[in-house]
Amino acid sequence: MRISTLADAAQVPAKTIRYYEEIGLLAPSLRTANGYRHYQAKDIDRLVFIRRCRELNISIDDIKQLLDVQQHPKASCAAVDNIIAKQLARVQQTQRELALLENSLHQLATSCTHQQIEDCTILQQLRHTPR
Amino acid sequence: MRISTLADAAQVPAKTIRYYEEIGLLAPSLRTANGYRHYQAKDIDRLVFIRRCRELNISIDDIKQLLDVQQHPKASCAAVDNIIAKQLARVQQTQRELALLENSLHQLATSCTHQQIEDCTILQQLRHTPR
DNA sequence: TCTTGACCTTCCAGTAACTGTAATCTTTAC
DNA sequence: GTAAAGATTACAGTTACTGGAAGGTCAAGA
Repeated sequence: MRISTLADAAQVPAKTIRYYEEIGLLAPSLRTANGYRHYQAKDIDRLVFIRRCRELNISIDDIKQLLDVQQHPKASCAAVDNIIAKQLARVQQTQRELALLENSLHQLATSCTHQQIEDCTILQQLRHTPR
Repeated sequence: MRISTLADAAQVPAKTIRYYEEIGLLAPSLRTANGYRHYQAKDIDRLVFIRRCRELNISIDDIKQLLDVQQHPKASCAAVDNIIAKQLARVQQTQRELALLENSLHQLATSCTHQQIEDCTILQQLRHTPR
């Protein structure tokens, strides 16, 4: 199949597929005589795997590792566990930070009594709130 | 004062100060005869304001607006309210997305029974979980 | 046969907000 | 005198793409 067919099948833009090839996340594809990329069914699987990982915000580098370890079926899956655990920890850390952010923003937003700029409590707090 | 003094006072790296000047968030500073940047006390205030905004994840473009509107003390502060409200909405949206992410990752993480790669339930789910 | 349109190709640039590094001055302290 | 600290600019790198330009290929229709 050609790149647009793969793109539809895996739900990944053709542009992104070329990019994945360029950075080595996908092996260089076969080419037909005219230079067009040519793919097989298994390429869909690999790309769907990648898309699912990206939907979980897993970095390209970590995805490379997840793909690599699958070359060794008898190895321990500790590396996989680690990557997922690391990702989960990152997400949770971000959640904590966002909760603090939300608090601050909410406080700012509700402080406003809709005056003119010189009386704006939002701006005052942005200027003077201690760290 | 020189750039490193300003950097210490405002708690913003000197490198970042130069960057802010380059992108027009800060006006080009005065220069002494040797070409060194030269700052005054009010530059600290402005930079602290910027830092506080960045700590709230407010974009550079929005910060530019927040600085601009302060040139018109008698104007309505609706624009300020809007920027903060928009930012709050963004943070809340991200929080919702992260909550979904966390769910999925947690499910993956706890599914793992620490087998070898070929039996790894994490990899299986990444391959076969429906959208 | 010609052309039109849909694909495909590569390459370069842009996104957000910095940060790192190199090469080169100036100033300051000993 | 010299060495360290601190300043300057310019360019590259970060993350994961995305947009766009210039041009080649191919099948269908007039």
